[in-house]
Amino acid sequence: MTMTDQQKTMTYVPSEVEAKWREKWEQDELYRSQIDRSRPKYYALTMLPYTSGDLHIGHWYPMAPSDARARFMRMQGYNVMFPMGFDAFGLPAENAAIQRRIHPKTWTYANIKRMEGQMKKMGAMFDWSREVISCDPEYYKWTEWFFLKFYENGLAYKKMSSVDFCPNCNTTLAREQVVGEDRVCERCGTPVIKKDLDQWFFRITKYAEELLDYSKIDWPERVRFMQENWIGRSEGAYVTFMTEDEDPIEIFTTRPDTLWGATFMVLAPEHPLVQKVTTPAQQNEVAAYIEAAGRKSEIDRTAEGKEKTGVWTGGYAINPVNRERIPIWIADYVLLTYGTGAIMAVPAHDERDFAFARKFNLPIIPVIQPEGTEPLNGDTMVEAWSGSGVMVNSGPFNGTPVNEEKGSKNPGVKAVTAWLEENQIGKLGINYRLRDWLISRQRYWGAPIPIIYCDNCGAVPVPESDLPVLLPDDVEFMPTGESPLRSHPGFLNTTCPKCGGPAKRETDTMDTFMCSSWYQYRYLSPWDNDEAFDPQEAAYWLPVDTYTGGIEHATMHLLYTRYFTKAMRDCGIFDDTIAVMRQNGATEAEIERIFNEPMIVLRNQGIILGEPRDGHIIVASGHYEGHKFMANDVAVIGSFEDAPSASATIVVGEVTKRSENTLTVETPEGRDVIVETDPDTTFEIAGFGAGGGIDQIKYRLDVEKMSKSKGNVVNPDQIVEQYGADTTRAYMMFAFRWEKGGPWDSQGIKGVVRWLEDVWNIVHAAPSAVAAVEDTSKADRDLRRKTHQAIKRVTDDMGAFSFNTAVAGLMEFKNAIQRAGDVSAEAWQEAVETMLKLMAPVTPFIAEELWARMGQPYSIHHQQWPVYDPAIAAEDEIELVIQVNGKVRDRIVVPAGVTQEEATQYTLASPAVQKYLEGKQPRKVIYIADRKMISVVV
RNA sequence: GGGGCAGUGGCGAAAUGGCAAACGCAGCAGUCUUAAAAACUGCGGAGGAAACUCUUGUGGGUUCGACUCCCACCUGCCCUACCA
Repeated sequence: MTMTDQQKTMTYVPSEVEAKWREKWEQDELYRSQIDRSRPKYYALTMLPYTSGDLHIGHWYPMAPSDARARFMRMQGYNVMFPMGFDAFGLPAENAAIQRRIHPKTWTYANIKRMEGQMKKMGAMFDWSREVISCDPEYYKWTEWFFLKFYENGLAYKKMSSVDFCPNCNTTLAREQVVGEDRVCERCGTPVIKKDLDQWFFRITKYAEELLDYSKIDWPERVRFMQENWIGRSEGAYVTFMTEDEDPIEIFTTRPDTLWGATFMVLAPEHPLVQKVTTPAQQNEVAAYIEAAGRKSEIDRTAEGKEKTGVWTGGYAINPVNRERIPIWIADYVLLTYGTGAIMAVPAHDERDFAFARKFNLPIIPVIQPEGTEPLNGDTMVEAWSGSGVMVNSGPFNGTPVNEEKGSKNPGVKAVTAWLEENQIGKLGINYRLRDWLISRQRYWGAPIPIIYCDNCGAVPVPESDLPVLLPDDVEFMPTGESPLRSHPGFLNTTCPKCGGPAKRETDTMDTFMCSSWYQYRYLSPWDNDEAFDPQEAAYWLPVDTYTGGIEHATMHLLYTRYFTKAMRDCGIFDDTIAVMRQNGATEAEIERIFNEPMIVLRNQGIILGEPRDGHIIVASGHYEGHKFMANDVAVIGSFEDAPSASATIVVGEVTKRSENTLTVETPEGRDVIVETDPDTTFEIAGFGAGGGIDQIKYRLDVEKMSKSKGNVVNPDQIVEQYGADTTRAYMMFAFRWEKGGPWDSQGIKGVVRWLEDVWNIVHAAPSAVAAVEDTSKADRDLRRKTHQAIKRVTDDMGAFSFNTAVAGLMEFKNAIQRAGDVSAEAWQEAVETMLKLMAPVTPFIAEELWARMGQPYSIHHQQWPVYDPAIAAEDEIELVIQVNGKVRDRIVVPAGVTQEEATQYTLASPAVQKYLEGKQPRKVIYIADRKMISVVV
């Protein structure tokens, strides 16, 4: 071996180490996960990515730490399954097809290939034999099959309704895919419009109550709150009012205790009874209002600032509790989609009704009297009273107290509801804000809805044996954005499975959230063409033990997948799995765990934001043409101190934006100037000489989400090339609180680089570092103590998803080994071996390499996780912190395990304590052994 | 309007009611070098010559002791919103 070769092996070259082990692990199928009933299983899952093309560092952020934790569980003795796949249907593929004339399939599979390559570099223990791709016919066959099962069980239905439509994506959207105050499309940001369309829905509302039960899962409170908020349960009563023509109008109210104060009713303009109650005299006005309301977009409505509008129908209803005759109005503040689309209006106790009543001069009758104030007066009130009090003007209920609680916890609500039921006027009722899940999409690139329309038989499901309904490849993408399925005769025309007559296929495809609602089950047996998943695999692996991913899907994917699992249960889809579990002797509790909730533990990571930086400060000379400045010369300077003063021919400022030939410059006074350059403009940029151009000018970056258009995307390929995958993984875990995320810092990664270099050097330096002195027992004990303290710390932190402190613990342990002094070979060996094992989940490549270099048997990833021994970790002397009146006044070193009496003696002997005692006797001494702390109270 | 989360050095952060700032980044000083980078060593919240004092968004409270628990407020972020 030449000197240079030897030097080379002594230097840490991540790319060499990583390529070598990546290949070997793949060859040895190190990460194949197979059923092994002798070991406890662990199903770790992280959200599958959409096939957007390039992985950015944001994809690594959930995956790499999740992988480290999966590896950690594996070393702890679990049989771990950690699969990966692709959410491959969706609009961007179709848009690419339209814009670039590439088939969505070509685009998608090319992206998958690139992303697989990137993911393999990460060193994750993904079991690629279980990979799923949702646009594979082998996959979407089963997506279609689930639709059929749900249809058979009454969980899928078609309904004409007013739905949200994105004019840019050319498709309908589920309600949760419409976001923000201005109601824009979740994907593209275009304001949605309303369309009346015949669409397919999944009956998620059937599960509203069950979805509110989180008792069997350990999910972040934040997700729970968001879902609860979204489901929007409210308890109250349904009450039936009669029109003068004896037509019932059912209303929902959370305040039945205010029924006696109902002075009018309001129907949504689209309410079916509006025509009937409208009198001929009011006909024109009502028709005009309905027409105007229908024309108004959601944005217009909000833009009007909640100013109440409405018209009287001319009709009356009878208040069932007091036989009062009250007018019926229509107004768009009552929504057809919530409750029953009709309300009783109690202006005295509801803000909205109050505003409406004042505007249209309707009577206001108080029926709740707040305690300790003047009696409310409907004519002089300035706002509705929604607080507590005592019922008045309420017939038999006068004097009943009303508090601020909701539903049956409120004595007034409870009493009136019971009375309504007794008298058959109304009934206890629960209303949800949750709507059924709209799954129809007017797009090509999605799983077809397996329904055939026949003139004789109506909507007929495609027989299971005919699945999958395949997407035709030979399609033409219109620039209009209309789905090509509508004009594809081969796809469209078919025969009715029932009567054999000519029939047409459904051309809508399914929401891609449908594909991702059940992918965790397909991972169980993606090779299985006879069933959605293999019951043998399911019986062993289910449920998902930990799920990691972003919180942005709280009310979408994470709600849908919970619904899906419950619906699957009720369709009997887990029956075979349950039978297998029974055969294998599973307990009923274990069996129940698999089908009520898909994922037991959920943890969300934060978002990695772009790295901020200042823009170049430049001096441009030239001349103004209008508001633009035409530059002859642009010079980058160090700071404003070196700048000449601005004039008609000179602009000074920081560059905030850059385009092909213009710079936006912010002057020290905060004014923006557009500086235009041309090919003759000269640039003076330090380090670029005469070759500099506008591309070398740096513009300011604020802390923002990474996006291509902002130019602040961190490419993991570059980071890996520069530092290696291990360093990148460790940095992702170390730099932020995982659940919080934060702006990328390209400097900070150096700390991880130094750490791994130190580790590398420790292993290679081992022989010479060992004992030159006779007695190493003290140093040995110290090092062994540190070793076991590190085991505890890293184990606890990895278990708790506290990745940053786990890595900090590893770094601290490395520092301890470096400072260990003269120790025995045994103690050194134990420390270094332990360190590598503890590092293996975080930095799998370097750990494997150094493990091999230490002469240990392949593979470190098959090793048992080190076991913590509290006896070895215990200190033998401690530094006792002494407080006097809660302030630290002294620290003394005492033997570990001193009694309170001894500690008190040492403490009172301390000169510092003497000083603060001022000769007085302590009133009280508190000794906390665990905390190495003693507190003297004077 | 309703609900939730967060606020700690220049920066990322750490701290079962018990030594605030572990572990890092940046910085400063030194060693090495012709020099720089790298590496190594040391310093490292603020004030003060020092003893010491002050410091976890602000103000109160509970406690021997509060970043941590309770109340009010300020700021930022997220969800939701004529939801009856």
